[in-house]
Amino acid sequence: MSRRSGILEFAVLGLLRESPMHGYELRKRLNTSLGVFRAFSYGTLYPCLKALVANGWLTEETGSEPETAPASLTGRRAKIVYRLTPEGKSHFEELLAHSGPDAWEDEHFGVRFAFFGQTSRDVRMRVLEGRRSRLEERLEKMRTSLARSRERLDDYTLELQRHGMESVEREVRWLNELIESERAGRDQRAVDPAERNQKDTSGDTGGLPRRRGGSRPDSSDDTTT
Amino acid sequence: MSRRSGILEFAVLGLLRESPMHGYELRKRLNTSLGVFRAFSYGTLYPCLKALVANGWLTEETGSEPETAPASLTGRRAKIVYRLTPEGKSHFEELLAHSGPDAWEDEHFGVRFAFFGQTSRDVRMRVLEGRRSRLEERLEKMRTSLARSRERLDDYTLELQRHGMESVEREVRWLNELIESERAGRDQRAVDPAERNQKDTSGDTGGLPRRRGGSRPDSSDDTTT
DNA sequence: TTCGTCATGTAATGGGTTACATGATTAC
DNA sequence: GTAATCATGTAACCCATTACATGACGAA
Repeated sequence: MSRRSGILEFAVLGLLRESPMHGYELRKRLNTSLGVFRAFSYGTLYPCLKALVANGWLTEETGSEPETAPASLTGRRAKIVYRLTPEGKSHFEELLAHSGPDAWEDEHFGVRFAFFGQTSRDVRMRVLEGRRSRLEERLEKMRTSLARSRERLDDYTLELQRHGMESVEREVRWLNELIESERAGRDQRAVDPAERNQKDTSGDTGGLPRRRGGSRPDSSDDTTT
Repeated sequence: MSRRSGILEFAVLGLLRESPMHGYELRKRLNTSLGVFRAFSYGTLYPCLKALVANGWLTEETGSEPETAPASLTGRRAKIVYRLTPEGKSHFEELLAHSGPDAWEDEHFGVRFAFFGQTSRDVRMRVLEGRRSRLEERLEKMRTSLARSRERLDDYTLELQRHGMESVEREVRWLNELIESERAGRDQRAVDPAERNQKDTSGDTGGLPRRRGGSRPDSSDDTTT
């Protein structure tokens, strides 16, 4: 059961592959590490976790001593730590390899990209190129529709259109760079992130431009939610 | 009745203010002129139109001769042309002036911007500045969360983050330009778009950079590498 | 002791899509 | 004459949010 919407499921499995976590933390990770794009609420996340457990892809581990507490007195609402099962792991790997045409859509693409470190180069290439051609289609549509109605539109609408197109063009250029450096880099197979910390960080992860430094990270303050 | 989701309602009223239209055409306009962002389906649009009629903001006009056709024989499924009523018009103007804090959110902002030609400069300023500060907040959050987890993340996630931030920074710069030129331009009151075609097109619409030139990537700035 | 954050959950609701059903008009 | 596109609509479903309910833990 549960055609539980791919994207969240995918992201959860991917994050849990790195290390076990409880729901609350998971959600924060979704909204930061990946979450430039999407902010999921508890009302979405918790039911999804239950479903994944029901599918055998996760196990729940309550942090409290095993059944010592009567659960009725001072019930000690335990942290529930979710851990990926082997089935879950292989299911995630299937999803990773799949790369169907949904994978080039806006939100999907972002999440896919976030887990690129765990994919093989040919999958990365397929996703990047798929995304690029999707954007090029979109660009084409924008261009023609703009050409058809240029006279009819006021300056603001025109400026909006122009800015929109420019953004898409930028993303295409970005993809070009990425594709280029994937092509140049040596093939790098999927890496199990659970073992990543032990290994050296110096290794090439596949051929990223390694530009680093776009905007200053100032290490000072913390966020108020 | 009908807390019919603001954004579509707003866009429909705005488009119909320019000229009466039937649903099908309306939808196309939504997905081109405004629709760089959102693609609404008929399943959304038609019920919405009905609701707007029920509210007295639109009238339906079936194109066929007034009741001459029996409607049973060759029923001639007529085009239904929707026209803004005076009540609808004033309701739209209320919405335009309102500019609550929803107006700076991603999709909302785009639609608001598309109708800037029909607003006064101070409303435009409020929306632009609201949008900008919303983006700056977001940027701040991204920066700190990135700073907190930079070491933990692999190169792809990092690159994704970087690209995301760069996009937001770009939009902020765009807004800065717009705000600047609004400030410089003379005040321009709302223009009834129904009368726009008769008037001269040469007039300043409020102070846009008037850059025009489709999708030229401007040669000046590039990444702040 | 109260406030903020951590932590888990559910029921009601909302906003939208998909798939379907129907038929007219135009272009080839 | 048939395919594509124009044109209008509905019902079933889906995904996710909101608001609510509960409660522990740490710091002021």
